[in-house]
Formats: sequence, C-alpha cells, structure tokens
Amino acid sequence: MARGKIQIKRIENSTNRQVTYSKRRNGLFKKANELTVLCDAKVSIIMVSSTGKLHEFISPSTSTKQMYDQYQKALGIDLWCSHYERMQEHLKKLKDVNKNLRTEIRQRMGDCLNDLSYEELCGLEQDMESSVKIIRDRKNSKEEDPQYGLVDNGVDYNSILGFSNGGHGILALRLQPNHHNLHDGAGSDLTTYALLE
Amino acid sequence: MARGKIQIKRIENSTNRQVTYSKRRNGLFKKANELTVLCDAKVSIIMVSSTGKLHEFISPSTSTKQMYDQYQKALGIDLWCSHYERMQEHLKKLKDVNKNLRTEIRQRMGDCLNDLSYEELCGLEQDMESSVKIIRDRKNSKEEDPQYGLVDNGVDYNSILGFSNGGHGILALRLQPNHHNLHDGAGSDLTTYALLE
DNA sequence: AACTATTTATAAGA
DNA sequence: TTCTTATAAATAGTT
Repeated sequence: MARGKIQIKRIENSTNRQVTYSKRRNGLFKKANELTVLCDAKVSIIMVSSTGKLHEFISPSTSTKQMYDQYQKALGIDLWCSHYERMQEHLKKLKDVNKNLRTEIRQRMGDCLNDLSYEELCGLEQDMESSVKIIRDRKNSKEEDPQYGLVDNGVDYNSILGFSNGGHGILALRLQPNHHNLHDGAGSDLTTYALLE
Repeated sequence: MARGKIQIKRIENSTNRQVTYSKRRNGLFKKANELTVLCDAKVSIIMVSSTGKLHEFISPSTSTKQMYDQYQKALGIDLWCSHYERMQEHLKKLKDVNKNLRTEIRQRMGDCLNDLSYEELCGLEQDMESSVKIIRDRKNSKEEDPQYGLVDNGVDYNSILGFSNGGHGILALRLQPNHHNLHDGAGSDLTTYALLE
C-alpha cells in the first residue's frame, strides 16, 4: 500500500513474507489496541506465522482464556463448563457429607458430646445399647459355631472398607480431629447423602 | 484518521462508539485476512463489543478451536487440565472416604457385621461399651446440672447427627482421647482428610 | 531499522 | 446501515 499496489496473494519470497508478516502483525495489534480503547471492546488475537511462530494480542481488561470461554459459551458449545460446574457441586456435597459422617462417628465413639442435650444423649445411649447387643449376639454366635471360627482368611477386611493400603480393621478408621472444619455450618441432609452412590 | 485526527481514548457517545466499532472491526478483519493470504499465516480473532456482542475472524485453513489448542500447547501451561485431574482425584478420594465412613457407622450401629471376624467383633464390642459409658456419664452429668436442662428444645436427633441443615451443634469437637495410631489405617484416612480443605 | 511515495483506512457528515 | 470524501495512518519497496 505504498510504493506500488500489491496483489493480495501469498508472498513467495520467504524473507519478504517474514518481513511483511512482522510489519502487518504490528499494524494489526495496533489497530486491535485502538479498537479496545476507542470502543471499550475486548479483543483476543492469536496468530501463527508460516514458520510456526505464535503471537497473541489480548485486551488489557481480559484474558485469552476468558475470551475463548466466552466464545464457547456464546456458541452454546460449552458442554465442558456445565460438566465442570456439576463436578464442583458434587465435590462440595461430598465434603459436607464427609463432615457429617465424621461427626456422627465421633459422637458414637463418645467424643464431641458437648452440644448434645440430655434427651439427645438418651437417644444416643439407647441406640448404642441396642447396637452393642446386636454385636454381642453376633460375636457369641460366631464363638459357638466352629464353621465360622477361622473362615475369614480369604476376606481382607480392609478391602471391604475400601482401603487398599494397610489399614488394620475397623478400629484403624478412628478419626483424627480437624479443628478447621469445626466452625463451619454442617450443611447436608439425607437427600445429599443419597447422592453419594 | 480522516476528517480530523482523533485521540485514542474511549468514545463517550454510545452511538458513535458503536459505529466506530463496526467500521474498525471490518478494517481489522480485512487486515487479518490479507495477512493470512500474504504471509501464509493463521489468525484467530475474537472480539466482544461494549454491548456484549461477539464477533470472530478465523483464517480459512484452520479453526478457532485448533488455534486455541495450539495456543495452549505453545504456552505449555494448560493449568486447566492439571486442575481438572486434581479435581477428579479429589472426588475419587472423597467417595472412598465416605464409603469407609458409612461402613464404620453401619458397623457401629450393628449392621453389616457379616464380614467381621470374632476378634474384630470383640474389639468393636469393647469399643462400643466404653463409648456408651462415656455417653451415659455425660448424660448423667447433664441431668444433675439444671443449667443445661432446657437448652435443647427444637433440636432433633437427626440434626445432631449432622443429617439436616440446621446442624450448628458441632462447635465443640475435641481431640480424640483414646488410642491414636498414626501408623495404622488412620494414616491413609488422615492424608485424604487433609485434602478435603 | 528507517525512509517515503503511495495506498488504504476511516472520521465526520449526508 | 451505507455512501462519500478529506485526511490520517499504514505500509511496499528501497536504503
């Protein structure tokens, strides 16, 4: 566009092509920047030269990722985003349930009882008594029945608990206290609980 | 750049801004196309106007997604992918831990005892007995102390177990008093637990 | 990287 | 939005 008009077609001379690429890239980026400022717009440019070099322009108020996210959203493509959001919700619910489960176990182990009322403690005690009874009966029935005396050799209890690495039975699951969690609201219910499967 | 020089700063008049956006967008895309042809390059442009409208330019030989993929690859960053993978691992661990917790609770409630050996049942029984004792003592101490006599109205047992949304009763967790063993199965649980924050 | 003749883009007006 | 056109800006070819 100076010293002679040119045809818009591939520049065969490699050096000239490189030079023109560099000059026009600067021109394009300058225009993009002016557009950004003048029109309060956001522009993302990604360029790859014929030699494979990559350059980008991005308006200061945004990021390339943001722009492409917005692009995807605008096209209605973004299956990924909703997938990600569902994953985040799932994670949050799992955390809540996890906390509740730990609390229940602690209380059933006689810890963290401070906030239980007398009636609640009564209920818990009764519940525990009947549970102990079940366990005791089961124990006794196993004691009397030689068929079951030593047969649990094939069954790794840890694998039943879902631990593949060296747990030692149920008592090994004893929880470590975690004070960071204690002041959060416990926020889950049985509906959430069902989501875990 | 015509009929008078302009300052490169935001055009306050909304209509003018829109008009300029439209004109300069066309100019930018034309330049991008010329660059594509002349220099055998690939260009991806995404623009969002101040009114939220989105426009794109893409060189014919490629696609917007390809360009963005190449961009991510070139930056070698792809933080996103590693983030996603970490999230997946986290999710999996939470599921495992929750399964284990639920199994322990069931066993402490006298359910799912089939796979416990006689010795394991003995341990569980003993543990339960001592827990019941702690709970009973606590109950009795509350019974004697009128200060706590009426504080528990409106709190149902489920919420104390953490299964309803009102559960703010967990503010006073204390250290687990009896037999910690950081080298047994609780270790893996603790590791996972730390990930939950 | 600089220069500059010329082409191209575009601001303002219609 | 599109056209017009005077003028600013970009740039092809040269150094």
